Amino acid sequence: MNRTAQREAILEELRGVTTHPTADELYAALRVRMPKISLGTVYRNLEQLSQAGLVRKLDIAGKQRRFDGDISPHHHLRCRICGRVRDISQELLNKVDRLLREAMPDLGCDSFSLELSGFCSECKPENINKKRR
Amino acid sequence: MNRTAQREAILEELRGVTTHPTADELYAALRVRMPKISLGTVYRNLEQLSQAGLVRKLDIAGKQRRFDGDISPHHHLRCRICGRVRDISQELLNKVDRLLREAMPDLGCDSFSLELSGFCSECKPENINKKRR
DNA sequence: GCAGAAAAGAGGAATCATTATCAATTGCTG
DNA sequence: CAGCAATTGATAATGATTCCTCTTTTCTGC
Repeated sequence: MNRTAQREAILEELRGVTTHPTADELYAALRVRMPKISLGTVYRNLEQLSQAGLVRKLDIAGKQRRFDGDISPHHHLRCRICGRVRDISQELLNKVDRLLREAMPDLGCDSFSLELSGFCSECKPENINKKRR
Repeated sequence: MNRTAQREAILEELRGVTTHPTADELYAALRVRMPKISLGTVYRNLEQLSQAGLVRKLDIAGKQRRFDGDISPHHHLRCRICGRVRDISQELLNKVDRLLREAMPDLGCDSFSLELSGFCSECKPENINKKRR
């Protein structure tokens, strides 16, 4: 895998952010400093970087794929309303993980990951009037 | 909401199956007995039926949306490889649920649902050679 | 530093799932 | 049964992502 300015900018941008951005969010951010970069390049590199294990492609619900520059093992909470994705605490996950592994031994110990979907703080039940899609 | 043959066929088909089908899987199945039904009708009705609470629109990862004729509260395991979705046991979920509610009280008691993503029996690690997307 | 090969880029077309549009048909209410 | 709203089928539009093709850049050994 060659070194290119675009690839480095993408990786740097993704690592500098904790919002689990989509490809087009990254694209928008990158255009500021690199106006000629193309969206295809962003997609292509995110794919390659995730194949190489340098970034994580999140396999969660929502119509746009999201990416994470933090490749340490952790899990995510996705807001059902706005689609934002946040990390969830490792200590909680450890507990859930233990429980799941006990209960579903047939799945193999490291063969599943957990996804939660719920409301984030901005979309709590108070704002239920905004629920119309 | 008027009664139409198409709507009833869709509901009946979805209820008669435990596979959490996608709109086009339903469409294919429905064409057998109703060859003129259109895919748009299937989508439109699934949406209305889910708004009316008669079916469940599953909010899970994967590029195609899936639907469930079983609206009783339960959760799902999606195979990361083949995309098939299976119900997971209520007793396991009760445990996980309790744990999550304790650990994340700020989310509100009934404001989140759980999604697991892992390997189903057909896609277990033995078949790891098929892992290429 | 330079040639040649391999990798990667830009920009646009193609694809796939889903949603929207619209004229024609159907179901419901009186 | 008439009138009107809801629904349908067919097709076009949309949005995210992938593919293509052509040009540019990077790398490697000289």
